[in-house]
Amino acid sequence: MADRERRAQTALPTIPLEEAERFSQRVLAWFDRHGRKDLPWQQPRDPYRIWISEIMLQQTQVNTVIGYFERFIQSFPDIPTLTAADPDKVMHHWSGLGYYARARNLHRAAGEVMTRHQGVLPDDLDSLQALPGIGRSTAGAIRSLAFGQYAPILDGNVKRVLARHFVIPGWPGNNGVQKQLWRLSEQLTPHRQTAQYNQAMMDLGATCCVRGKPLCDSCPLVQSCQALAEGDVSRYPAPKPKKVLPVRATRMLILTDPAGDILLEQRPPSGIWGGLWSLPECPPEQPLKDWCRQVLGCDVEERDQLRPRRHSFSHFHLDITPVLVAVKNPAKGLMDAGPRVWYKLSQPDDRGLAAPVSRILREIDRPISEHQSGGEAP
DNA sequence: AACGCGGGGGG
DNA sequence: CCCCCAGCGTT
Repeated sequence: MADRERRAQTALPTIPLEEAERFSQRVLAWFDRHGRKDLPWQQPRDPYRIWISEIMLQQTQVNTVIGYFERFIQSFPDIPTLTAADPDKVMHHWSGLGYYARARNLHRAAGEVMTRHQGVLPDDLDSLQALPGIGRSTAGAIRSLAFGQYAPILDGNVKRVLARHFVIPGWPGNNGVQKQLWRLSEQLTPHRQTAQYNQAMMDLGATCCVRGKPLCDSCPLVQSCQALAEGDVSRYPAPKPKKVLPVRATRMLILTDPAGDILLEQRPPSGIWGGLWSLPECPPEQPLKDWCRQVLGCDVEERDQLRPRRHSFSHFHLDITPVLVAVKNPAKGLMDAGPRVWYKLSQPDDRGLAAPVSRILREIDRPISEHQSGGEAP
């Protein structure tokens, strides 16, 4: 074998046709007996519903998504309705799901489908991928699941199944590893029954070839799984190389006016909790009164502090100390400096709130005596 | 407390 | 290109 060929083959191994056939047959047979066929977005199967579900499923597991999906479809039953909807209302439906850029992208994409595709979701990979929020794998999922056409996918479940079955070393986030996995997915995905196969691979990864303790006894690929043969399924896929997360601290101000309403401000569209409504934040090292005078232009009186809590992101920990503050003179300029509202706890509206803010507001919407005073510092 | 998830965007 | 970013549920 020539060196060039050897290198190429090492980088991107080719699966013999019969082996690919055997693989997909086993997966499809398993799907007939164990695959999920009555999820809410599979019931009346239309492209819009598949699209919404795939965006929701991007970083979120099936069980969490179901409730959000049903409420979302109820409020926005089709693409024109979603396009016309108030962005704040869309965010409200996403509140709690996380990764809020998905909701903004979805709303934008709906508009693009209206203007560029006459309101009809396209079925080719390039057009799908051109829509915000749809990458290669989601485009493949929509094309196969919604339109029944050939397209490989590579979500976290498929990555895990393939990395184990073909003992692919390295972290799947690494570009070279990802290329190998895509190549495998392309070759193994059958041109007939692609939807069933893709659904089966995701179900297999979610229910059988799970991260923690895989149920190899009930896996349709026991006989051919190379990681199992080598006796170390848990080594694949290799974990992400880890780094130490920095810790940041902030104070969230619960500013109440004489009527007892609470001041909320909308976060900038990008960054943490982008577009969601949150509490004003005063850096811990700043004197609170000075900060409120300078930034909010109002005089305040500090009343009480709530138990500090840690909110963790993938790249840092945020230690939040909520502070109850009374506004003495609700100044005129206060509401003009940015998108702000006085929020009535007694009459919550359709507004996307940052998750820790929801929890804090829920906590103060009860008598002080119920507050947990013990609690360790984070 | 650590981990993993798909896509976008910036260096 | 590669690396960083985002928020939740699960382990």
